[in-house]
Amino acid sequence: MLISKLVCERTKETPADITIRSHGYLVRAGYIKPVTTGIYTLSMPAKRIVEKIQNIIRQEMDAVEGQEVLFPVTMPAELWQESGRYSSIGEEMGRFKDRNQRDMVLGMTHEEAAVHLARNWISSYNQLPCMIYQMQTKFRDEARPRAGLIRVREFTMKDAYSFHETQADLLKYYDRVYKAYERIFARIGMKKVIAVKSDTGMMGGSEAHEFMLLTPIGEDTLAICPHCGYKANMEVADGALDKTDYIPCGAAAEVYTGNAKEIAEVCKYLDIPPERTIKAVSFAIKGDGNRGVLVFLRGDLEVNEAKLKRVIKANIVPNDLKDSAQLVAGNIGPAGLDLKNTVIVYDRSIKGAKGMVTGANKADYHIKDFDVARDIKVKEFFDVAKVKEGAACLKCGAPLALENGIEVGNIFQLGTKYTAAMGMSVSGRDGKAFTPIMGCYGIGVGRALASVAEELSDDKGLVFPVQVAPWHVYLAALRTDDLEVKKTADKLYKELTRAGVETLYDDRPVSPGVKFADSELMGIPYRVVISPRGLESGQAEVVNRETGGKEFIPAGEIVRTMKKRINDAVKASKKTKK
RNA sequence: CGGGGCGUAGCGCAGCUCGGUAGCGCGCUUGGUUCGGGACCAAGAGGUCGCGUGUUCAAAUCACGUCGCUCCGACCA
Repeated sequence: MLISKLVCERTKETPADITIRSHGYLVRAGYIKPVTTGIYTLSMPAKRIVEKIQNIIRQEMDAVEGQEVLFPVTMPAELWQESGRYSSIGEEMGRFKDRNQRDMVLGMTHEEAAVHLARNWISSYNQLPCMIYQMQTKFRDEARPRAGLIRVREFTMKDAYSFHETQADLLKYYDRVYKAYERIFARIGMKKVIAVKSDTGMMGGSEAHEFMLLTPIGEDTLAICPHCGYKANMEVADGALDKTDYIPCGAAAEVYTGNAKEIAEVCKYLDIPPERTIKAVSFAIKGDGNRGVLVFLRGDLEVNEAKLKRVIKANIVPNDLKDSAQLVAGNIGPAGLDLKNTVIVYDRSIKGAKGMVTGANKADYHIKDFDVARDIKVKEFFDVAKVKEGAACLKCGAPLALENGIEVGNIFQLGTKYTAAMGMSVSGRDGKAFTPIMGCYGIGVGRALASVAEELSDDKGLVFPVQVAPWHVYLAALRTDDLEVKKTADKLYKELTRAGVETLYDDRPVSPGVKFADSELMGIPYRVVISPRGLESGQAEVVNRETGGKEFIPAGEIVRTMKKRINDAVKASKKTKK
C-alpha cells in the first residue's frame, strides 16, 4: 500500500475528549473515526488488524470443532418473544418495524438464532456435542458508550453456541473453549489476560468466566488472590469478613446525633469507627416504583448490587425514599420497622453484631448499644456486600487484591434456558426426547483491538505485534527526489510485497521526521529506511518498533531478512505456553 | 435517566463577559529553498459560527427552545 493514497489522516494533536492513551493513538493514527456516539468507521489499517484477529479466533474455534455460520442481523420479534427476552431486555436492543408494520429486532446476541437453527436440524444425540459460531456486527444501544472502542454501540463480535447431551459433556467442552480462549488472547499478543469467575447476568445459566485484560483503565474490578489463584469479578467475589470482637453491651438507647446522617458524619459525631455501625441502603425494584428494597449492612461496607439482585431475584434502581413515612433518610435503622412494600435484606456482616450504632427511624437520633440478635428478628442473613481490598480469601486465607480489567471475552454455561424456552428437543440414547444443554462463548473483536493497543503502546504511539499488525514493514524512502533512492525503494516495495511481506510504502516527499513519527504512531513492527546516506554503502536501516533496536542490512538482503523475521515472529506467536 | 462541560475551516483552539470587517496553529494547494527526527519563505483555497425562534439599526456574541458531542453517575449479554 502506498501511504500517499491511504485514506487515513494522521494528526499531531490529540482530540480533546480522549480519556485513554490507546484511544488517542487510534484516532491520531487515523485508524478509527467516530461517526456518532459509540459508532466508528474503521479505516483500512484497523480493518486489516481486525481481520487478523478474526483469523486467529477462527483458527482456534475451528480447532475445537466449531462450525462457522452467519446469523442474520435483523430478526423478527417473535423469535425473541419465544425466549422471553423481547420484553426482558430494555432499550439496549434496537427495534424497528418493517414495511408491513411487523416488529423486528437488531441482533445484540444470537442465542435465539442459534436455537432456531439447531432445533430443526439437530434431531439426535448422535449429532452432539456440536458448536456453531459466527463473527458479525452487533448493535447494542448502550446507555453510555465510552473510551473509544472499549465500549461502543456497534461492534464486531465472535459469538459461539454449543449444544450438549449432559452437563458433564458441557463441562468438558467448556474447559476446551476456556483453553482455546487462553491461546487466542496470547496469540493476539495480550500478555496480562486472566480468566475470572463472573456473573451470569441476563444470559442466565449457571457458571461463567470472563477473560480480563488487567489494566488500570479497565471498567471492571476483580478480586484476585495472589496466593491460591482465586480470581473473580467483583460482582460475584466472595471474601471472608474481617473478625470483629463484639463487646457485650447494655440495653439499646437513643442518642442525639443532630444533622449527622452519613456514616462518616455519625462516626465523627460519636467518635466511633464505621465497623461499629449498621447502615441502610435503599433501592427500588426496577419497573415497579412502589416496591422498595432496604439493605442493612455494616457501616464500612458497600452494597454489591449484582449480589443483591441475585438474592431478591429482581432488577433494582437507586431509590430516593420519598414514598415511605417510616423511613427518615440518614436515620434509618432495623428496629421496629413494619414495611409493607419493602423487602428487607440483612447482610451477613451484621450477624451477631452488638454494641452497634444504627438509625432510630426518627430525625436527629440514632440508636446505640444495638444488638442484632437481641433487638430484631432476622430469618436469614445474605452476602450482599462488596469484598474489601485485603479481605481474607475464602480458599486460603491470604489477603485479596483488587485490580481493574477490560473484559475481552466471556464464556457461559447456559443450561437449558433457551433450548427449553424455545422448545428444542432431541432424541436420546434411550429413544426418549431430551432438552439439550447449551454453552455460549463471546469475544469482542474491536475491543480486542483496543485492548492490545492499550497494553502495548508506548509514549510514541501504537505498537502492534507482527501477527496482528496492519502491515509488517513501513518502508520509508528518504529523499524521494533522489533518483537512486526512488528506484531502489520502488523496487524493494515490489519485491517485499511479492515475497508476502506486507509493506506500507511511504513514498511522500516529506521530511524524515514526519515519516519516522508516522511509522511509530501507526505501530508498524519494522521500519526499513532507504536513504542516500545508506545507499552510499549499499545498506538499508531496519528499526524494530517494539525494542527501538537499529541495524544496517545490505539492500540486497532486505527481502530475505524481513521475510524470515516475519515468518519467525508469526510462528513464535502460535506457540503459546500457558 | 440524573449532574457537569462543549458545539466557530479537515484537526486543535481563540473570539462571546462588554453586540459592529470571523481569527490563530496544524493540515491542504502552487512556486522556491531545504531535508536522517514532525523544515523555511512566498502566494492561495477552505467557515450556513450546530439548528430554530426572538431581542436589536446590527447577533458567533444576548434570551428562549432544540439537536448533537463529551465527562461523571445510573445502566451494561
